[in-house]
Amino acid sequence: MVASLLAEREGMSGECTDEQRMGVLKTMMEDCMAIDDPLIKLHPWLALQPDFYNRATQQVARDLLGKLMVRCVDGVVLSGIIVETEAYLPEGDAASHAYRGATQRNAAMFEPGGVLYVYMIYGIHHCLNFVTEECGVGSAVLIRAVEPVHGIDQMRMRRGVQKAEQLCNGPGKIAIAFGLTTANSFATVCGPDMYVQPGKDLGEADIITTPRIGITKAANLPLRFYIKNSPFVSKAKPAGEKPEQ
DNA sequence: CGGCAGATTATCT
DNA sequence: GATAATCTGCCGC
Repeated sequence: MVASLLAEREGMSGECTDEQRMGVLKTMMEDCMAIDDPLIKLHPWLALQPDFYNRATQQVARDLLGKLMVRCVDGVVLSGIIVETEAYLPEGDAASHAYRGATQRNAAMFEPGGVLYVYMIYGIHHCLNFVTEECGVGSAVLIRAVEPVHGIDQMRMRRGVQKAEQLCNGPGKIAIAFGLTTANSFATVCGPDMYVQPGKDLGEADIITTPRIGITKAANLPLRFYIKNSPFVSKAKPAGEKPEQ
């Protein structure tokens, strides 16, 4: 029984050690417990609507923390609590793709709030953004890290790593785990197949603000937000910054 | 654990 | 031709 269950898990067919079996059983139990958590039941009728995204980008980035991001694809539900975001502002933000106006690449950023903007970076990775503010403005929130909740096994297969903390702790990893590419740009985040719903309630004390990561222009603006003490945030941090206290 | 090289392509100079 | 909102593996301590 256990052996056949294990055989269905990737990389666990054939002979494996008792320690490996216990590890897989442990992650399966953790998955079941996570889905039973009343805080993270699926409530698609509570999906955040465009008016949530049609606000100041920093505020949207901050308010997205603790929310549950849900994607339904190929009959599978993938979801996770958003634990780290970055704001890319419409004005005076040289790091934003929209800084020099609309191009073919960044066109989705000028859509109304509540639309997806997915772009390719370094030729190999994709990054997921939610467009913010009014149509034509050109701003978005980058989703940098997620705490996996539903479809964790599916994410393990897509990512090729086992530890839950490493499935979605970075923008490129999220795109792989959730199966998102540039083909998903212009889609809505307010529909049944892709939406964000209420999750954990957070206070100001739960949120850390720092400069953004991986950029060279406007690198000092405090526009990165993450949940304090979350083991699921991307490990990278701006040069010279200490971990949160 | 920290640092660094390499992968690989759309976009703009 | 240079650059980029990144990830992984390999190296040395």
